[in-house]
This record gives sequence, C-alpha cells and structure tokens, in this order.
Amino acid sequence: MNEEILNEDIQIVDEEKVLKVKETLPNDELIFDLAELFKVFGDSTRMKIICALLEEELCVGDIACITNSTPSAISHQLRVLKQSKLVKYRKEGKVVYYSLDDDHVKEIFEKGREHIEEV
Amino acid sequence: MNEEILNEDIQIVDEEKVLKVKETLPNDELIFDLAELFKVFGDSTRMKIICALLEEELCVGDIACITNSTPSAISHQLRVLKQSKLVKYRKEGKVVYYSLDDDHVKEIFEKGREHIEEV
DNA sequence: TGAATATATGAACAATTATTCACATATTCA
DNA sequence: TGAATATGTGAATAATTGTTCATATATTCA
Repeated sequence: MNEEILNEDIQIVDEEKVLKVKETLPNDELIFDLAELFKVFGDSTRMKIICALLEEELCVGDIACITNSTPSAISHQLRVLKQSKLVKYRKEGKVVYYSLDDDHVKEIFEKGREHIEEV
Repeated sequence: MNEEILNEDIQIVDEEKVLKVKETLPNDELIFDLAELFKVFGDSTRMKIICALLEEELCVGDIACITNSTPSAISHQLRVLKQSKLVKYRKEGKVVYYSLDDDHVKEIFEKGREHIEEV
C-alpha cells in the first residue's frame, strides 16, 4: 500500500510524517489553480493596475497613463486579470471601465504588503 | 506641473481621477517587491512545498518525495522561498529541516483559496 | 456614411525561469 | 580515513510569458 504512495527512488527520513503530509495535501488541481492565481499578482504591471484599481474604477486609457504603459499592453493584462475573476468591467459608449471584482484582491494585496514591510 | 506627471501621448478620459490615483499609488519599489513576492507563490512546485510545510516541518528529501520531485529541484526552489523569507531552516547533522517562516504565508494561502473556491 | 477614438487581439520577439544533469560540499559512521 | 548519504549549486535546455506592432472591432458624432 505504501509502495503506491511513496516514491521508491528517494530515501525517506521520516516515513510516517511523509505519509501523513501526502494525505493532507490539497489535490493537484487546487494547487495548480492557486499557483495560477498568484502568478497573476506576480507581475509589476498587473500589480500596478491592481494598486490603481484599489483607488478608483478606471478605463483602459487612464490605466495606461497611470502605469506609464500602452493601452495595448494594459488591455492584454486586463484580460489576464479578467480571466482570474480579479477585475470586472462595464462599458459606457467607447469607454470600458474596470474595477476590482471582490475584496479578496485587497486582502491578498494587504497580506503581501504586511510580509514585505515586516522584513 | 501636470505635464510632468501625465503622459502626453495618451488621451486621458478623466484627468482629475488620473492625477489623484497617480499620487496615491505606492512607490515602484514596493510594487516591484510585491510582484516578486507573489511570483514565488505562482509556481505549482513551490505551492506544493508551501502546502506541505503548512502541515509539518520537513527535510529536503521528504519534500521531494511528497511533491514527486527531485531533491535537486526542491533545493533550488527552497532557495527561492528562503530568499523571500517565506521559509526558515535548521540543520540536524546531514539533514536540513525547513518550515514556514511566519503566519503571512498561511494567511496569503488562505485568502487565495477563498478566492478560488468562491468562483 | 465616414472619420475619429477606445479597446481588443494575433503573431513575433525578447526575456525570464523551472528542471535536469553533473558535480561540489558537508556530515556521519564504520 | 574513506564510503555513504543529504543537500547545494552552476550551466544548459526547454518552456512560459510580457511587450510591441499591426490591425481589427466597436462606438460616437459630424
């Protein structure tokens, strides 16, 4: 039974601990999704967009101006943020306004800042 | 004065809003550091390591076993986690035990999970 | 309708990065 | 001391990804 769970090629120091942790580990899909989510936060341009949207609902062009980027680059990044359900948008004529989708973004941002500022 | 702050090449929709957000934006260094921090969470292997260490202090070999990876790959990734002050370690003979450095890791992890599971 | 403007998008390029492999270092113990 | 074991590390490779550029789409308004 343990042969199926444990990797035979590696010397295990504490087999009991290893089996216990293997059992309590979240499934691969959740781990993958979590990594994908944090990857979205892991880019300076997107982080800047998030910071800006923490203050105000903003349109693509104004975000580009604020972040010293181009509307095209921002549009690409907003798509990534949209796909992760971190931002939502509303259309008003030619202009598309983006805003943060829920409070998790702010909470994750704040926890990150706490860690940075504590070190 | 506004000429220095605003990017002239982009049409601004709401100048007042743009200037206000530009002023309240965190400085580039903090934004960069935050992105670098979340980048560390943005990899499946590192996320698995973090999940494992949420349960138990573990040595390199056992982490490799748990994550179906090699000690070398894990060692490389632990270096990244160490540099971000997310894990700490203690040496016991040949064996090096790693554990999470502070509660921020767990908090960031939990906030991420909340977001995933709400969608 | 047609010009002007805001945003979106596909392809290409450059840069970053995770893993592998070989090997180095450190520690134990016979 | 020397073999065995655990971990660390540098270089190379493969894969991922952010930005740019050209262009497409959508909307307004004269």
